[in-house]
Amino acid sequence: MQTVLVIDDDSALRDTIALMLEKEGFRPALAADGKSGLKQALTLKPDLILVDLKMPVLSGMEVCKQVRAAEMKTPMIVLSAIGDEFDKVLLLEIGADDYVVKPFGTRELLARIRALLRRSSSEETKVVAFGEVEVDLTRRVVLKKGEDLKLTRAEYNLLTYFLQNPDRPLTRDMILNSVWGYESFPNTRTVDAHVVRLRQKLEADPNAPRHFLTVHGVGYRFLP
Amino acid sequence: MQTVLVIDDDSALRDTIALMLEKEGFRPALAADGKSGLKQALTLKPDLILVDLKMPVLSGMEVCKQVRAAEMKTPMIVLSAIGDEFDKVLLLEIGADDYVVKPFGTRELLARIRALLRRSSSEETKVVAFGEVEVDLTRRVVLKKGEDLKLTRAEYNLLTYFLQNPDRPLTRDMILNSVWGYESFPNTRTVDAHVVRLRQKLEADPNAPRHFLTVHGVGYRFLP
DNA sequence: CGGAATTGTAAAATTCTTGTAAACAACTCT
DNA sequence: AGAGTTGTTTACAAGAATTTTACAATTCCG
Repeated sequence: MQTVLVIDDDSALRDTIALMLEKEGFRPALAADGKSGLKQALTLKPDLILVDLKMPVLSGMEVCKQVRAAEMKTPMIVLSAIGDEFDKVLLLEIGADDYVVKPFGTRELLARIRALLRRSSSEETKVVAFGEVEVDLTRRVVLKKGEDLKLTRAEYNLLTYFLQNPDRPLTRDMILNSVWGYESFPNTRTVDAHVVRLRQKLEADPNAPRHFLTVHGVGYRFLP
Repeated sequence: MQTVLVIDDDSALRDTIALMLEKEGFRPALAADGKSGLKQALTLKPDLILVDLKMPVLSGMEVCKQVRAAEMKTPMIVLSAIGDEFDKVLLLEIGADDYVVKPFGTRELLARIRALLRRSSSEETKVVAFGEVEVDLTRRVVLKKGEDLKLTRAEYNLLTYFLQNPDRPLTRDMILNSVWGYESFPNTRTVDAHVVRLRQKLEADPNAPRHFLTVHGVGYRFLP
């Protein structure tokens, strides 16, 4: 579950937002002023920060600045009242990612939150490569020589397990437990069958595997 | 030209506003009570709605609520008389975007209208397209080959979820949680049923889907 | 080298998953 | 209340994936 830190001195608004967040599956964290908000931002490491622009002690602007000064990349949305004068450009320059003008609909705020979370999370696309194969873990796509390769669920799961445990011998039982789980008890030969198919699909020469090696009497070993 | 729907039981005020709107280059649409106003809001799909708070039959509050319940994001400004008691937070919570207290100058109202239109158009007018389909997120309108397509609420919600998460496998559980929310627990097969309908309505060839793909053993993937 | 154990592999057998229509339930609007 | 929508569940056929099986090929080690 993702944590959203709400920093606002208006307790009514704070609670409204918190309620909405909870209802939508987020974990809200609340702070009534900039100072404590900043402290929570640094210790709690929330997934997103909502911060009011006008606050006593430490303004939203200051909070943004300091969060960024701490090398945190947490996405931040600034809330500003309709009368507030504020410079969008400056706001974004110091590190805010978006701003919403009060009064706003909760629906809009939520949309912004979701959009921002998606934007900042999708930036970390993990792509692992070995031989002539590329594996995109976020998109669950496997490419061989740039060509889209179709893997079944079991094949894909087995592949990711190998990727996570490179260069070490893995017994069939270990593989079964990790990939198939403790609930199902297939024959250990099942593993072999799937390894064969992975080799056929991913190896340049399936008859002389260079990545999915067998360790005779033990199991298999993956070599990137 | 942008259409502004004015819902107010005071005919004098209605006409004044209509006149002003016309002069300023908007197309006014008028409704004398909440019920007919709501109907017009849903059928006419105006660019902005001005709605009086106190009205016979259906209050402005109710109108706001129902417009939002229909998943329309049309910006709404609530007009309230100076004596009216009203809860700002509640108002905004149910979906209003701004409010103006009567008596107000036409100049002020116009400024609010412009500001709101600017805000919601510059940041929310998103038309996403894929294949021969266009989706206008602000108006909640879906076109296929330029023709208006009728999607039910669930269908539309599912579609927007897909649009927001392109090119990545989405499990039925993820879809249920995001589109249906945590409160309802429909069968996961419900997702399939709706995907089928989306394919039937949106795919050029529903039997060979090119956008709503199934990822066997995992779920679905939307490809723009 | 020879034989037992282990592994590779295709194909059969089985189990799962999905598409789809139709029944059913819930909700809206009149 | 009832007609019409919309949403959900169910049932079953079709298809895909997984597991098992059988046998060939390979490896190991005395």
